[in-house]
Amino acid sequence: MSDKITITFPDGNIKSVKKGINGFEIAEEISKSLAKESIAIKINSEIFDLKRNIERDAKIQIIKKSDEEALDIIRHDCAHVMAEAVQALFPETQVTIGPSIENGFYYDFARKEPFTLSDLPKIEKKMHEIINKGEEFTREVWSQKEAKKFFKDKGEVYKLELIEDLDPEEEISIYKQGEWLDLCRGPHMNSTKEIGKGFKLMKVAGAYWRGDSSNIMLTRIYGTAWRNEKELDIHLKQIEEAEKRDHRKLGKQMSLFHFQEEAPGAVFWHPKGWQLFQSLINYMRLRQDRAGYVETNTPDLLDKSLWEASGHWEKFGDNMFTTDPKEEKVFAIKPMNCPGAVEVYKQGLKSYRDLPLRMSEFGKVHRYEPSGALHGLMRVRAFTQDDAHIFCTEDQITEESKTVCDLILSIYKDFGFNDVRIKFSDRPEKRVGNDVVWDKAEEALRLAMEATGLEYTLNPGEGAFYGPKLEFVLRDAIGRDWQCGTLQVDLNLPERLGATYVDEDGQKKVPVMLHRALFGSLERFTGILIEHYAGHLPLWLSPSQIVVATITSETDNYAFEVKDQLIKNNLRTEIDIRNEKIGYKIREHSNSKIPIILAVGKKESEDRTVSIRRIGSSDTKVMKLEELINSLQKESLSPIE
RNA sequence: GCCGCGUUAGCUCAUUUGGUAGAGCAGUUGAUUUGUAAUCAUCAGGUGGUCAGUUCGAUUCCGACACGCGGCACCA
Repeated sequence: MSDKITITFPDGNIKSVKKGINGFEIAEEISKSLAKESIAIKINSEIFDLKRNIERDAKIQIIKKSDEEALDIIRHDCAHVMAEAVQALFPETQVTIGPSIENGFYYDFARKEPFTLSDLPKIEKKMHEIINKGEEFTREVWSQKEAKKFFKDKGEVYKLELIEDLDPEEEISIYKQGEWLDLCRGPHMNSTKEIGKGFKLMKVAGAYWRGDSSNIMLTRIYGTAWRNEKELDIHLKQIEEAEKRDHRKLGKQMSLFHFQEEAPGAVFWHPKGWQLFQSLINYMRLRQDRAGYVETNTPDLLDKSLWEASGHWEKFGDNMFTTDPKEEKVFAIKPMNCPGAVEVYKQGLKSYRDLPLRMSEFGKVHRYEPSGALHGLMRVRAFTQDDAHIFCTEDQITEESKTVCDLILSIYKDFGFNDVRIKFSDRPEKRVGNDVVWDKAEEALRLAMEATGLEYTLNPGEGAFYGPKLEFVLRDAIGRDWQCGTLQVDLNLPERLGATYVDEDGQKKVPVMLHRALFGSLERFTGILIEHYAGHLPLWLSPSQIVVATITSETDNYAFEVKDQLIKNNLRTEIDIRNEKIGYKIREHSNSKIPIILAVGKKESEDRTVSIRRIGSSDTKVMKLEELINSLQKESLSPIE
């Protein structure tokens, strides 16, 4: 047997090297500087420590600190160092798991007293000490027996539980740094020193052991980690910038809406916020009209028995608002529009010729969301869905689904969302209907997705209780994902609620129902839009489009004339004739994100012009009033008009 | 719902060992008629989230509740 192996570099170069060579040796043979820069090695598309021996022919790639893959390793290293620091400072703490995540890492600890924010500086300081010591990361392979004994003796019951859940054949990989060690798959860098100073502990939070709310709650510490301090600073600045566009903050500044404790999770829309809300509805109504929908409206209160029939009561009864039984009847405030839609459908006999029947509803629904889930406009207890239910035959599912997907993406594009993530959620554990029906529904939706050619990720077990669904996910300013649009294939509720149609052969059959929402929650979509545009809404959505600001009171009359002309031309216009300097007015209206400020002074009033200043720019342009109105006609309409 | 933190004037925020709170902006009134991101002065503004407790005395300490914030869990 030869003691040589062949390694292939990313550029296709091939080299014969001694068997058992490691990444560090390979890098050193290439250059000293590469050896210094390298932190891990990719062997046949899996990443390992530099010290890992290569025993057979392989494609390899040296991972440098500057490579994208490096961040994950740095972050994971950081998690280990944090855990060491925590146990050094608080020896009674048990460790559990600590992965790298987007932008950083966390580690979950078990301790009687949860950590608080004030513990973080101490932990951070200790981390710096550990990093400066330059403890070497070394990997060891233990038997399960050995590992179990070790963690048991140490009183690490959570680690023990993790090992016990492993395949009994699997060997245990242990990473040591100095005296401290952790159960871990790796990979890690050579030494803690390589982490450097580009990290920061960010927040503490509670987190359930193994993500299960029936388990004990651990303390999670989140950190962010980067290649160096400069990158860290950039990230922290980005967070700061993102916080400025938080819709809760802008909503207040722009006086769009508010919340108060008498109505937790329910929006008080102010005039300007409501204007924006209505603009969205008007736009959506037009889009749906053109897509062949008919609009309906159904009651907010429906007898509990209807919710029992639909299956909602069993699954979500605890999360529904109900009325006091004044008579024998108990009513529930609708948490969804679908039963109402089915009742409308059921009026009169439906023929296969009526299908597909696309019935939309801007329905306001109420759900008793857990208090901890509430979040500005994004997660509320009362919200408006741009809902629709498409009643169709099984043969029509694919075509209708594809059309809905196209409609959603086309609509998102109108708002500048080009990067939309789609999740495909299949049958959940708790569901109605038999598996034959579920197979059919999932297959139909899969076919529809294939027809669209869109990319999606699988979200196993996360479907609705009555059918599989697609979720269209948008991301907010601070990196949180929110489901907006959805499409659900439902082969269960129509039957449960007794919907039928007469088919070609004269037989009564049960239609398929597609539930779909495009914005999803109007409230949530409004929040996302505010953040997406950082408050600088496009003209057609802006509640106040124009402010006419006078320079002196001499031109008040002309200013009123200008305003009246603009309003006549359907431009939402306000006037500011206060006794203030023009600079003051500009500042104030800029801060409240008015898209267009028209300054009018003596010159303008004499020439019948306006001086135009648009938000986001300090340029001004003088124009005839008529010219301005013409130039704004298109921009002030929604993209579909 | 769970863990941690927070709640002081309309808004943004001060007030270190417990001795009934202060600023800027906004508001009022007055002066100023102003050319593209803050004119000056004046007055007013608060049962310090709510309720209990300790204390001679609580914004400050303890507790409960409400709401919010960051996560977790949940999300038809």
